[in-house]
Amino acid sequence: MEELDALLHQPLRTQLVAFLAGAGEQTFSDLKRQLEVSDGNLDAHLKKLLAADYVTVRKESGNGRPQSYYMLTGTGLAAMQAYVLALQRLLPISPNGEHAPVFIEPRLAD
Amino acid sequence: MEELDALLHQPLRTQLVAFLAGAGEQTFSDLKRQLEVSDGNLDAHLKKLLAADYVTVRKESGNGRPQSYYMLTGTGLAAMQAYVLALQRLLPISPNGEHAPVFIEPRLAD
DNA sequence: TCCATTTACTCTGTTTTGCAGAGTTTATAA
DNA sequence: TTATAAACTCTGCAAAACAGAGTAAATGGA
Repeated sequence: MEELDALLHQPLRTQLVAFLAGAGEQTFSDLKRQLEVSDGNLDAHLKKLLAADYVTVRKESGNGRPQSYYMLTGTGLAAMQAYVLALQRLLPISPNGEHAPVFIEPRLAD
Repeated sequence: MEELDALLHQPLRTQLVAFLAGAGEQTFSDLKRQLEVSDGNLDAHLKKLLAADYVTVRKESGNGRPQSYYMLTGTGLAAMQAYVLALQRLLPISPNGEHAPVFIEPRLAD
C-alpha cells in the first residue's frame, strides 16, 4: 500500500503548506487571520512543520514590532507534491477523467 | 480557502476509499488484511463511510460463513475525485511540474 | 450432536491528536 | 508609564483514533 505523509495528511497542515506555497513568506499574524485558527493551534502545527524542515522562520525586530516570517522550503514543496502524486496513484481514475495506468476500472455499487 | 472533505482527509479512510475504488468489492476480512488494521478500528471507519453513502454493504449468509461485502459508491468515487482536485488546486505547482493557473510562482526558503 | 472456528460486529478503555484560551515575554507606540 | 501588539508557551479539555476483549450467528468437522 502506498503510504501518505502523515505530517501533510492533516487538514490544517495541508492548508498551511499549500497557502505558504502560493502566497510566499507570511507572518504569524497573517497565517492566523487567513486560516482562521487560534494562535495556540497555529503554533503547534507550525512547530511540527519546522521540525520536519518543511517550513523555515525568519525573525525580525528592532524596526517595528517583532515579526516572524514563515516560508515553505524546497523540502516542504517536494513533500507536498509527492503527497498529491501519491493520492493520484491511489485513485484508479484520475480527477481529470484519465485512467491511472496501474489500476483497473473501478466497480461501483448502484 | 478551499475546503477539504474531512471524511476523506484521514489516512485510513483515504486508503479504504482508494483501495475499494481499485479493487472493487471486498470483504471485511480482506480489508482488515490488506490495510493491516484492527477490526474495531476498521469497523468504526467503515461506519462513517457507510453513513455518508461513500460505501455500501451487501451481507451474505446461508452458503458459507457470513460475509459482508463492501463496495465504493458513485458518490464515494466522486467525493474522492473532488478531494484530489481540491488538493491540486491548493498547490501552486502541480505534481507533474505544470503550473496551476490561479497561483503565483511559489517562493521558497533556501 | 456438539465443539471449535470464523465472521462481523459491539463495547470499553487507552492513547493520541487537535484545539482554545489564559498567561508570559519582548518590544513598540502613544 | 501605560497600553497594545506579536509571538509564543502552557494547561486542560474535547474529539478522534485505535487495539483488543467480548459476543452472536453460522458453519464445518469430529
